[in-house]
Amino acid sequence: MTSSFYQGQEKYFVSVDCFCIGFKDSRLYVLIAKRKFEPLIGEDSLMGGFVRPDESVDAAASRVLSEYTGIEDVYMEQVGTYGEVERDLADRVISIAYYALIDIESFNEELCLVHNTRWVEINQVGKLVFDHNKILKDTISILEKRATSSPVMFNLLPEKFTLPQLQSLYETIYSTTFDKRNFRKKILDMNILDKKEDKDKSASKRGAFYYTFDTEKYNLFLQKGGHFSL
Amino acid sequence: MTSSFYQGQEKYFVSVDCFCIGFKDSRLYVLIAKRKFEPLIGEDSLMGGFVRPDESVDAAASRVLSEYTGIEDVYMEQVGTYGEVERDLADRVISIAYYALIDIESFNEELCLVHNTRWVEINQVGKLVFDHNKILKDTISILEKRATSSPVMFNLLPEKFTLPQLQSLYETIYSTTFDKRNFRKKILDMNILDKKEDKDKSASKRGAFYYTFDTEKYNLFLQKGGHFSL
DNA sequence: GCAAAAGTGTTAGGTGTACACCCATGA
DNA sequence: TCATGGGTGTACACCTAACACTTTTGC
Repeated sequence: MTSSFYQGQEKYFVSVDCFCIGFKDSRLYVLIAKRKFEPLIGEDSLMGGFVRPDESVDAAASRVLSEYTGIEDVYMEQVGTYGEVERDLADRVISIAYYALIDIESFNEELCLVHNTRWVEINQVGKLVFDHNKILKDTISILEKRATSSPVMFNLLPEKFTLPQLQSLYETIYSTTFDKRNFRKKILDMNILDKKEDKDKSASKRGAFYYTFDTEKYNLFLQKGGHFSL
Repeated sequence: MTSSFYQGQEKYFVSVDCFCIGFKDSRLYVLIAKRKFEPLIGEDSLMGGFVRPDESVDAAASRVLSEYTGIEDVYMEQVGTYGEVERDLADRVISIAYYALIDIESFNEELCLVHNTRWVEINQVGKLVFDHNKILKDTISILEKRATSSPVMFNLLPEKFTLPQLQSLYETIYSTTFDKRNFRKKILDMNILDKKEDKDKSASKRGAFYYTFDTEKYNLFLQKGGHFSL
């Protein structure tokens, strides 16, 4: 029996903790949950759960996200593993943290009631349990780095979005403002977006053209030696 | 007893796997080990070990590195966590991967004999056990990203290094060549190095001035809004 | 004295940045 | 018709990239 090779080694609880990030009204929000079990039941925390024997760690993260939000198939990325001996009050738990980027518009607010979660502006998050505040800090830091060099942030927008929306997103992430013309030139020159024929008229009377992100074009852009940066 | 909260949850073996990277003769090398225990004992693999109850995961990585190389206090960074159900042959093991950057000159080659390790050029590594080849691939990818935006690669050089050495290092990492004058201007303009008065005469008759990386100056540079890039 | 690597400035072209006006539309 | 946000082009400053010769010294 091969499984005896590692006998004598200790085993540990392994959990996943998940940040769900959304963008609305020029603000970044994170979905905060009330802890579902002891210790510290009812306190603010990330969405978390234990890894099950029949699923990979990545799969566990997807499952936990789905359990708390009903959302499937979203962009997720590992932030890191948190393994201090005493990080959990009750017992030693090694936790792998993830963040998920979702289109907040397609998120059903009623699910917040069901799962006891709420959206909190990312810079206004209060005390969370254990080391979750540190995880949040690390996540924001990674997010900012990713934003500069890869188009993952598009996951925060609906599939069809407008350039003013996109600009607003990046202005929020970088806490700055951009010149409209320069921003448009930069993004359009990459030739990774498709312009649609219809407009979004929710924000102005004239309406702004919709665009979609074109993965094929983006791959071409990379092959030609292009580097995404905004 | 608080530790009963999580009863009913599964526990897992948790290991750390560590890449040790060095730079010599214009080449990047990685320290490959012979696996010390079954299954696949004697096969090529990363330096690995199980996390112990009394140490954090990060501490386990440092310990494993030290056990295999005798080196303490080096730069280490988490690559990611590998948690596929069947990734290990014998039993489910969740592994957190790290890379370490060391000054290969200060590494005692005799330790390779003791611990059954050897330096392999990073692009010539053969088949490793389990998913270690994937871990290597991910590590190289992270390394390249880090190199562009932070001065961590200085850890691959001795404390006192020359500009030709530094240039050679970056040329190797990026698989390219730089113009000497442009490279010097760029790095010196950041004002993050200290020029020493003595020279390294091992590579030329004239000798090249030694420099050291100045952490204080680098912090100042960052505070002034500077962004490291080479 | 010569081979071999270290060190040094200038210029042209491209990239990023600043900037102001017209357009389309619903109310 | 007017208020609101969407859309467009140019000029200048800065930065990047290309380029060649002199210096030092051990042999």
